[in-house]
Amino acid sequence: MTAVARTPRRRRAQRGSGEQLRAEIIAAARELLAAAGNADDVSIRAVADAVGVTSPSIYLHFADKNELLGAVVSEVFSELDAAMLAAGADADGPFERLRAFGLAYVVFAVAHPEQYRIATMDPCPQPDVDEVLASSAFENFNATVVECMQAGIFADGDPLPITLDLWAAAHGIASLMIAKPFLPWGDVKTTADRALCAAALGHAARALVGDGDVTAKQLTEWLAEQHRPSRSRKR
Amino acid sequence: MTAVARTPRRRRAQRGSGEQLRAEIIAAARELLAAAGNADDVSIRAVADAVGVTSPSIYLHFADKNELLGAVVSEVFSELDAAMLAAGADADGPFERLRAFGLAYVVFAVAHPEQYRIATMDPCPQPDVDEVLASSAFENFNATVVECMQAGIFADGDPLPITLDLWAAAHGIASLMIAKPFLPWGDVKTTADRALCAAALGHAARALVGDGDVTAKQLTEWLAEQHRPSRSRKR
DNA sequence: GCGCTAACTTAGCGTCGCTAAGTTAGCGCT
DNA sequence: AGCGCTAACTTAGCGACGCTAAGTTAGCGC
Repeated sequence: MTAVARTPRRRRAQRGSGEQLRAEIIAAARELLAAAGNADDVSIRAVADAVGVTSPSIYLHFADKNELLGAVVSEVFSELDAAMLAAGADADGPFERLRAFGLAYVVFAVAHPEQYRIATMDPCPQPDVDEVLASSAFENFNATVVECMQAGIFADGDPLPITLDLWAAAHGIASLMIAKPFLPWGDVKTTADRALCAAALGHAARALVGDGDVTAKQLTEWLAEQHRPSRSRKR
Repeated sequence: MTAVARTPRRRRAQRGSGEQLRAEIIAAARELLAAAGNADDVSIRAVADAVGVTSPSIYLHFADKNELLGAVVSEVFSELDAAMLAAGADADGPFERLRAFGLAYVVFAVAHPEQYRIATMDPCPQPDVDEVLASSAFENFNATVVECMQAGIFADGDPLPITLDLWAAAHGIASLMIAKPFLPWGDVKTTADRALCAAALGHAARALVGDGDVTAKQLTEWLAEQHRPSRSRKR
């Protein structure tokens, strides 16, 4: 069926350069995964065939299929950091940069749906996938959250909860868009921006409601307060 | 290894009651999935053994493994609606109910991690899973968003984007908590509530910033405005 | 030219999802 | 009473999978 043109049989690598095969395997697996759009449909045998080698040779470089997929996915996601930084480069202030980062994150995820699924939704992803996610998404978000705190946009305190929350907001939108594409999402960027803005604005507004822990009642009362006509709403 | 005590061999069902086996299969699969915590580790053969029947008998009631898993998951998630309604029953107003719904959603998801993974993160879940999600999570959220609009908490308009966003916020937290449990989430309820509040408050605050489409600049300016000391911050 | 070992291959085990082709047993009908 | 019909299964097995043990080949160093 999937009559992938079997590569004619690879020449044995030179004596010192066994690592070369590793790179070829990852490249082939990456292509097959992108084509199949489903990790289960990428078999070790098919990857081996594509490289022009027999399947046990894969195991000279990867402990198991998960490790191979992990390597593929973390290679793909190594580009996420650059994409986020580029998107946030000319942002006007930390709040805007937060939005730009989030937007870039969602756009990247939607552009690599199956890879994103593996990276964030699989039961047993490889540690290096988590590392690459942490060093791109998490660190970029976190640094900017800190800046927002310094700028007084967020209340001072531990940036971690806000960072995790913003990441979760971006992830939630990206993840649902990928898994449930039939829902009426509308334009990806518009929807993502709305959600991310709401999350960020929510944290910012929280700082206005009260210091420290804010109870549910306080939030509701603050909202009611804001809606009294005595207050000037727009400048 | 997984020497599951093979059920001694089920008695053939009575002539008219072939549907009985279907229920037994779902029940067995549900147990095995809960025990394994991983859909791949639940084999059709194991389910058949647990029921006391041979594996082809499964296919008399389910087209394939996906359909069986779909039936299991939608059975589990049929309880989500009740859980959400119960949590929101004695909420003080629509905004509080929104929080209660979201919290119940996240708690339910975290309590059934693998089932939630299948329902929301698998590449090809069954349509009935989506139906049960839509009729519990989506409809409950949406109805309450409409109430919030009527109460003036959210700006009037199409509730759909806000509903989707709140669902995404809840999903993002639940999903990341399940997939990356090693992150410093802290208490599930506290974290979920913070994220959900931020999302809801964000949408509510957006109504304060301006009508209709709000630009990034307006948001930033509004935030700056709010921080001017001339304004009384707390009541 | 010969040993050593890196870089592979051959052969195959056990398991999986799934199917084609049976077999068994109870109800309805004469 | 017995017989056909078909619902409710089973037996046997195909092709593909992940993965492994035990080979084989080829180039570098001496």
